Amino acid sequence: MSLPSDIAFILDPARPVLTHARSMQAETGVLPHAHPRGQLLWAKQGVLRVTSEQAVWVVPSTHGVWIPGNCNHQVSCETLVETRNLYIDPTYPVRDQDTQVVMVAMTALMREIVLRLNDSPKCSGDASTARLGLVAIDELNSLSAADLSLPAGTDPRLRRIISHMVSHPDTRHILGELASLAGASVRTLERLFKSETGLTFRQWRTRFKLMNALEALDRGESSTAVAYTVGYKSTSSFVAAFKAEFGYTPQVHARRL
Amino acid sequence: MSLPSDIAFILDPARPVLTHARSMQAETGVLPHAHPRGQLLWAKQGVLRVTSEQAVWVVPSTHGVWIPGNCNHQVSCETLVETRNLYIDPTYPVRDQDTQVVMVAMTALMREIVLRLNDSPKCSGDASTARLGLVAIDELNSLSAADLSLPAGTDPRLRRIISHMVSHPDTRHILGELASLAGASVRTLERLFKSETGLTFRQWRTRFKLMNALEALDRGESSTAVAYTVGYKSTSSFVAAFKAEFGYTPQVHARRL
DNA sequence: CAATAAATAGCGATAATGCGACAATGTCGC
DNA sequence: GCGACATTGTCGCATTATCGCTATTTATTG
Repeated sequence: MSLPSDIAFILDPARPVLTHARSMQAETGVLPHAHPRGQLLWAKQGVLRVTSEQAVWVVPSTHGVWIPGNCNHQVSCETLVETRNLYIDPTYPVRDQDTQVVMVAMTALMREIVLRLNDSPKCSGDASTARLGLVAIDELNSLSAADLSLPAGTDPRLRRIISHMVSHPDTRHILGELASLAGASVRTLERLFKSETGLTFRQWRTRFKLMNALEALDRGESSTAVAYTVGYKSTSSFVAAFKAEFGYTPQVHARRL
Repeated sequence: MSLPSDIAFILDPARPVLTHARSMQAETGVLPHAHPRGQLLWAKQGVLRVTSEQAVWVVPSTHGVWIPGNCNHQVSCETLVETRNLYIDPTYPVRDQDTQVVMVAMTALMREIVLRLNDSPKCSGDASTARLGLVAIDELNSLSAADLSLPAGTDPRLRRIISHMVSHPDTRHILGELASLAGASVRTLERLFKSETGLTFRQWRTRFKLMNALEALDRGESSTAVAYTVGYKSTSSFVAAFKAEFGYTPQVHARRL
């Protein structure tokens, strides 16, 4: 864990939208801190764990996290991660409805905008980059809070289990086996999942798998491949679970991209 | 073929950027016409054939076509096609360097912008759509012309063949021989070339040779030498192919440098 | 157009889970 | 030492997601 040494640049008042890209190793992170600028935190690669005062989320690359200005937050990496951030000047009206940290679903447009802004030379004060920044703010405002978030909890036993699952996404995890790993009984873990994340273990596991599935589908993998890489033993059960959650089948989703 | 019945809406002077989406059957098309607005013609799905007064292009979804205002053009569909167009008010400074129809390489950002603009309700005069329109114009201006593009495709079999051709540029490649290399039938490869690159195998091969030829000519080689180094067995057939593609002979091109 | 592969849907069997009830143990204040 | 309260584990039973399989539909290939 490290304190961010580069908070300073966030304060540049001349530019409404700033970017920051960084590559982070697994298990590393940034200690709790806050800054006046609002921040869109996103990893184009890897899985983040974001902790606010209210909640903790596990965040794959299909999603991002909006951190309003002056909101305390902490970030750590479940895996090797490539972050691409946006920092918005507080004088701009961004997501006024959100007073707290919130997980959002990234759109394809938002992804491309963030990538482009991060690729533009830092000091580029040119007009077209500025216009793109304005659109970034528009899009940021229209991002909807994630309908499929993955709350993480703080209990050490729970964290051990979740980090184990994140690092073995292709396995079929059984609560009984995880219990010995966590040093707690199955019943206690059931209670922990419910109280800390609001979800039962099964719900949590299903969401976890389906979020991984969304990522793989975005990359263009087949339903069969996805089913196995996210830990189902048969394609049909994956398709069934997917449809039960979203209302449409995996390939219908893929075609929408 | 049909005359576009909906040119009228293109004339709306109130909006700098208009959109038009349409689904077209294979073998259908639009008769030659022109309009004051500049147009970015793009198919998110399928292969277009665009004819201007200067040239004809085959356009897969990786590319688009910029049609300056009042330029005569004609469109037909090689396959089932989903077009997503942008029409830009002529008072905006868009690609002033282009006086003629030009094929451009789409960027991921441009794709998403066009899709978003097309999805926005037609009559949405809201500010954020307007800002996105401005960015569309910026991005449009920065798209690079690709008049002799060599789209590569993503299919692994296709890639194997292309990489083989690239590493043996001086050979006369026969599809039948390449087929065994790729592990697919000749018919499948024909389909792959068409669907992934928008070109038939022969078109692709010719372009490939001619691009190599341009490079060699730039180095000052003679027509005879170039003909052999890019895989033609006679100078005359090379000169003929070159003239068919560009409209002038190799040495005329060389003298222009 | 026929053959093949991939995606989806259906279904019975079953192991895994959810959860209420209750007992055991730990924590805290006094 | 004792009561109040929270945490944890054990047991039983109802519920269900997933498996393993087959069938059907859809897309791709020769």
